[in-house]
Amino acid sequence: MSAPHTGRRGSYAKGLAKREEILTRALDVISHEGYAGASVKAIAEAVGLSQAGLLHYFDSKEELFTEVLRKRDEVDALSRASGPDEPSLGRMRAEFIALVRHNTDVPGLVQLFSRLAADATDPAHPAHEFFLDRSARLREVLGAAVARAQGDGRLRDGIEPATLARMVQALADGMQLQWLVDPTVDMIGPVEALFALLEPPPPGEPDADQRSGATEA
Amino acid sequence: MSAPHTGRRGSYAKGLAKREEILTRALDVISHEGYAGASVKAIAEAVGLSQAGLLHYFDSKEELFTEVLRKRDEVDALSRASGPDEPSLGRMRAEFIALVRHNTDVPGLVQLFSRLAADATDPAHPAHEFFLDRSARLREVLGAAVARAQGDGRLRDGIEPATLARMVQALADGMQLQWLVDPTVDMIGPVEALFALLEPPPPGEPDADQRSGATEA
DNA sequence: GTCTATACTCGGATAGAC
DNA sequence: GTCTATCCGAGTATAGAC
Repeated sequence: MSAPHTGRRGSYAKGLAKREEILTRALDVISHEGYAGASVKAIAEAVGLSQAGLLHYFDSKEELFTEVLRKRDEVDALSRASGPDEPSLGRMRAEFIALVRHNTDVPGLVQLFSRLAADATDPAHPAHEFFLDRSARLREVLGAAVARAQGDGRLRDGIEPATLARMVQALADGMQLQWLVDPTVDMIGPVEALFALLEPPPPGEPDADQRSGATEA
Repeated sequence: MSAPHTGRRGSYAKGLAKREEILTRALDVISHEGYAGASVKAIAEAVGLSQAGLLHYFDSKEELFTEVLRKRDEVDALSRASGPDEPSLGRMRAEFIALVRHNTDVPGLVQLFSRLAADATDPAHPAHEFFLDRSARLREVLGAAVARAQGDGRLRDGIEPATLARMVQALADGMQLQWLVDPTVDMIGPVEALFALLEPPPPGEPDADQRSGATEA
């Protein structure tokens, strides 16, 4: 109970630095070599420590993995403060898609995320707050951009921004699952399709005629 | 290796019957009393057996839980053959929504599903095939209904039926996660919103005017 | 302050008695 | 067919070497 653990305390920088080093390394390993129900021991070895040695820096397996995900967000700068405070929907859309595309390269991380997200569903789970906060933040940014776009008429009207934000998030999470089960599926198409669906109808031309040949019924 | 296990073999009906009884009971318990990282032992007790006694009927914990989910599908008749072979999209939509609504009453099952789905993402997981099949089946039915509806002009055009099917499924799965994390969220709204988005634009009247007051930017 | 060794606990799996 | 007993592996806690 006196160790650097949470990073909140003590630790004359060495501890913190080491912790960061571990996280970076773990992130790297999981990203590239995958996460197959990775045990603490497996990560410890990949990082060059014993199991107990690794756990010296983290309270538990759950905390470790949560911090790995937090580190990932940091790196990906999902909650990136870069650019304007209130990015346009177009920009959000582009960034969101880019992120989904990027995830394609790090299946291990995506799996870790999905697994932990499902487990952290339980309010007693140490990562519960993390996911609660993280997803609320995402929806906030998304929702705000949507509201502004609706105000400008750049976005189909009649759906609550908050609902829309949930939809985008849910769709992306769901597509991750589908992609993990079968890596040949395209995570991006459906996400882009949703955004496309949201574009306002061109205000004058009914678009009920560009019928594709996709229907064979 | 000689037990009734998979139901494929042996089992002078007693074994099978008992197995079904166990599944029904387990389904009931998980549905109503929830699934909090339920152990085999917990289920065994709920069913009135010892841990080993329960495992006599199933190869492993994973197999047990997979079968519980299979039983659930059976009961919910998700892949219900009732009614016409090729239900209309409207009917599919109504049934789908009803199912989502029903899930609201069985959080334990939803959690079990979400957890196992994430775990079964790994090709080596015993439930991998189950989820692969199950979700392919759902998308098939959904996709077919979509294709027919598009053919009739009852559905917005320009999206592949297969893509649309994935979207609906992903959205629903993602909303389950959001609802599990925070049971006050509405799983249904976003799903209905997606279906609404798919309705074809009224062919003549541009609908860019029913602006709501939801935007404060 | 950092880490290894070790020991404890718990859940799932398996063998064998009844 | 069901139990008891046992095993095993993973996660966790602690003592103490360095």
